[in-house]
Amino acid sequence: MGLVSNSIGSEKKSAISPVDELPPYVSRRELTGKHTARRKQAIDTAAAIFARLGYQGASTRAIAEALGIKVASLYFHIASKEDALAEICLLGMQRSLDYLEEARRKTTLDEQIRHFFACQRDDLIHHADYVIVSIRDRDHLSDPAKNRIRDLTARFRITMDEMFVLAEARGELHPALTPRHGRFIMIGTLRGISEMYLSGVDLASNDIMDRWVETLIRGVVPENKSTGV
Amino acid sequence: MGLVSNSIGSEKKSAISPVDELPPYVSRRELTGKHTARRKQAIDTAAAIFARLGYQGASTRAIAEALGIKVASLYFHIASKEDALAEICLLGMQRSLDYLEEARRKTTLDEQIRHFFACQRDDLIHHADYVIVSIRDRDHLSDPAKNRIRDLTARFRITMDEMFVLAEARGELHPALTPRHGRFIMIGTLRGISEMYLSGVDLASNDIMDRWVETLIRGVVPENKSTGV
DNA sequence: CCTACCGATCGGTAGG
DNA sequence: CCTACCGATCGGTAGG
Repeated sequence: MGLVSNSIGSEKKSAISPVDELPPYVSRRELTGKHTARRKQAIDTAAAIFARLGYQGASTRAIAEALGIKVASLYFHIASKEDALAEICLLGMQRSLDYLEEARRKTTLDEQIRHFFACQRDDLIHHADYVIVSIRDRDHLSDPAKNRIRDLTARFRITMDEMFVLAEARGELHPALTPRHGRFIMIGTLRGISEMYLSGVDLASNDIMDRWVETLIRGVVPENKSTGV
Repeated sequence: MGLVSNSIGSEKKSAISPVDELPPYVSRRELTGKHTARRKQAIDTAAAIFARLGYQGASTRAIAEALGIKVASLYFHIASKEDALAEICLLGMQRSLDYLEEARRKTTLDEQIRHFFACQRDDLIHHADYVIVSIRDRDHLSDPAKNRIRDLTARFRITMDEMFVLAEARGELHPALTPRHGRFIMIGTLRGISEMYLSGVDLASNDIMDRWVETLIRGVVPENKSTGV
């Protein structure tokens, strides 16, 4: 589970991109919020450090060092440590919402569940740092950022409820469950899977996640309504 | 979800227990490890603060303040912040292991699963702080403490594998699953449920957890082998 | 992008 | 159980 995937930090002296190397100490901040490539690199690095040490355990010094710069320079790219966290969480949650809206276009509940978790597995593998941080450190967000996150989770909740309501109408939801139960169990399973990945279980090289998802489908979809796999 | 349940901190001046009030500044430490009632109170309070702010976000000052004493005095009862964490995690994990060993004495897999999660739900409700901290802050333990935890999780794993192996022999494990799959899915579901509780879902006053567990059983136990509920 | 610095807070200890 | 204190580190800024 290689953190800080591509070794940043050594390219300080190499002239990979001669542009924006040593920008002649320009006015000052203001443009902090802009999405330059270097800023993206800073956020990526912050995500990697947060994922490994936790938001509170990660120092801005450690992030700067991983980037090969000093703290003061880091603050040219991010407005604050908390600001970096907010961006990481928003990106992580946005992706989950995208996957869900994609999955909803499938025609049966079991296919929808399979598709959603397949996307999430790939996401865990390719953007593990973002997923981990947005789950584990969400509650360290500032209040304004928390509100923006709340918007996303509300949309996520609504989309998933709609999916389960339609499935129920098609007779594809087990009679013991309401759509709300379905949503709780599905989000909870996603959390369980993410936590398992976080604790070091490699989901890429075994079939645990597939079997888990099929087990979930057996519990959620009445037998005669499941299309099998 | 009342943290720091019974208001400590005000009894500093009241002479509830005249013993050990202002112990004539005895030799010094050494007995730090002893299990006095006041020590238990200190660990309980630490668990509450850790649960609310996270291990790294919780200061020893905050713990001391909640106890109504100064930091220096706190260190009379605990050897270090990390030491308090270790004790909290060990107590939390030990209980899970006890529940599992109790559940294993049931005769069918679905009853075993039901019993285990019923115990865990009560545990979440009555010892939420310990459960939360031992899940969320486990990785901040010192190496020696980590090893002691590893012993417990190893025994937990073995016990659960044994339970699933016997269930498989009785034909009570779904043919798509190995005992190892069963263990992963069950521990993962426990984590998902705990995370859900942690994020504010009140498991005591609704049926979400029951329905979730029944959904798990439908996915894990072949239909003709389930005793229903 | 840097040097140099800020006040605040951290975990922990001396010594009584 | 306290007062008084320690060195280290924190997030962040001034100013170029």
